[in-house]
Amino acid sequence: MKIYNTMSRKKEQFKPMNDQRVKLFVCGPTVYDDAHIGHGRTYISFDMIKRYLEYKGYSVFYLQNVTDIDDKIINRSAEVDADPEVLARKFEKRYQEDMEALGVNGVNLFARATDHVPEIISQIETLIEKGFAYETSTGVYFDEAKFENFGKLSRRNLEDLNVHRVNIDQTKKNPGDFALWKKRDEEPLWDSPWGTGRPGWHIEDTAITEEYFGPQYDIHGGGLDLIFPHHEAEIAQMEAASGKSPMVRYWMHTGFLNVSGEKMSKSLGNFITIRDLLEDHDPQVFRFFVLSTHYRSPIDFSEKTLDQAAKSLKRIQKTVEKLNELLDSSAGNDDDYFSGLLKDYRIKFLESMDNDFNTPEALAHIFNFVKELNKAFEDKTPSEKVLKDIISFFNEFGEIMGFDLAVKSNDGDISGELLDIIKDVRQKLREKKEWALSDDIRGRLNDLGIDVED
RNA sequence: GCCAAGAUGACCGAGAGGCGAGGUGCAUGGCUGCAAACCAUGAUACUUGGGUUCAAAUCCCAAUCUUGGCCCCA
Repeated sequence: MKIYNTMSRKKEQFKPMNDQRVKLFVCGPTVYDDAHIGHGRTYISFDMIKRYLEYKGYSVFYLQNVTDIDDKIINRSAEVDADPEVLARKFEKRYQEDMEALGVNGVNLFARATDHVPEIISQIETLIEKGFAYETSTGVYFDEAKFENFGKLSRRNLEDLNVHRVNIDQTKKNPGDFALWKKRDEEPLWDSPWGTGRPGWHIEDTAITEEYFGPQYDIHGGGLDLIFPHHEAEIAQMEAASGKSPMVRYWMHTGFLNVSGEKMSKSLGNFITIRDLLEDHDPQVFRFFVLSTHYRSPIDFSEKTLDQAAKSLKRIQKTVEKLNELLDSSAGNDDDYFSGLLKDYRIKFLESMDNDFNTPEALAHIFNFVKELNKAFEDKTPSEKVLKDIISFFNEFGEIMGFDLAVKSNDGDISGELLDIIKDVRQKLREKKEWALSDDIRGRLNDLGIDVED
C-alpha cells in the first residue's frame, strides 16, 4: 500500500520499520476547551487509518499525547478562576467522551505532558550537552542555527523563519529559536536543573515518543497546521538529540475543515464543537461526511453537505438491511453471478484504500456495488452462503470506516413495540384501501422522523 | 512581503496524459392506490490565456481567484 509522505510530497510504498508492527503517533489536543469539529475531522481520519492498517494485518500501536500544560491552559484557568490541573483534567475527560461518541476509539495510550516531565528534562539535558540548546536568563532554547536541516518538512529556510516575529525574547540568539524550558516562578511549575519552570510546547511530543517508541518510528500524524513550526521543531529536537535520521518515516497531515468556506473561529461566530454537532446530528453521518472527502483535502462543513452525507449513508444502509432480510429466505442459485460481483468490488475497494486511504473512491466502489446488487435482486438470488459472504464484506467495510451498518432493532423497547402496533394497524387499513387514513398516519410518523416505506 | 494548499457540473467530491468516478439534487420513464425505496434513461464540468503532445481536467509557463501558515491552533 502507498502513503503520501509530507516530507517527500509523494506517495511512497508503505514499509514499517519492523515488519508487521506499526508505531503511530498523532498530536493530541491541548485540553483547555471542548474539541471542535476540525479536531473531529483529524481524529476520525486517523481512526480510519489505524483501522485500515489493522485490517491489512498490521499490529498498530497508536500513541497520542495530551497537552495539559501550556499558556492557553494557564490563561483560561486565570479567566475562569480555576486550577490549571483541574481545568485540564476536565477538558481531557470531555475530549475522551467526544471521541467515544464519534466512534474514535483506536488510541492505545494517551500520554500527558505533565506525566513526562523527567523525560522532557532529560531530553533537554541531552540537547544542551550536544550543543544544540543553550540556557539564558529566561529559559532554555533550541539553537536552530546548529541544526543543519531545519525547515526540511515545511521547505523553509532560516532566513524565512527569522523575519516578522513579534515580541521576540531578547535573550535568544535567533528569533526562530524556540523554548524547550520556560523559567517561571509562579505555579504551575516543576523543578529542573535550570530552576523552576515548565516545558516548552514542542518538547513533550519528542520526549513522549522517545519514551515509548524510541528515536525513530513509523508514522507521525496531525493537522496541516502543525507542519510549521511544531513538527519542524520535533524533528530538530529528536534528530539532534539522537543523531539518528529520520525521526519518522511517514509524515501524514490532514487537511483543514472550513465552515461554509471560512475558517472556523470564535470571532466569526462559526465555531462548532463536537458537542454542539452531536446535539442534533448522528455521529455516523459526521463520520461519513468526513470520510467522503480525502483526508488530505480541505473539507467544507455545512448543513447542506451534512444532509447530503446522511442521505448517501442511508443508501448503503438500505441495501445492508435488505441483505439481512433476504438472509431468512434466500435459496437462490445465482451464486456465480453474485460471487463475481463481490470479488470485483472487493478488489476495487481495497485498491482504493491501498492508495493512500482514498476513502471517497472506495465509497464510490461501494455505491456501484450497491447499485449492482439492487439491480440483480430484481431477478436473481444467491444462496445463503454467498449472501453471508456479501454481508460479511459490508461488515468489514463498516469496521474499517467505523460505520454501524446494522439494522437497528426495536427489540425490548416499548416505543419500538408501540411503533410495530401502529404499523400493523396501518397495514390493515391499507388492505381495506383506507388510503386517506393510512397516508395520514404515515405523514405524521414522518414528521416524527420515522420513515415508513411500503 | 514570504511560504503552502487549492480552483472539476445545481451542490458535494474522485481522477492526474487516451473509455468524462461516485453521491446528493433535478427531469423523464418503470414499479406503486399515492408517496418513499429501488431500477432505467437524461441534462448540466474540468478558473482563464498560452505552450508541449497524435492525444491534456491531468504535463509546462503565465494570470486571476480562494483558503491557510509565518504568535497560538487538528
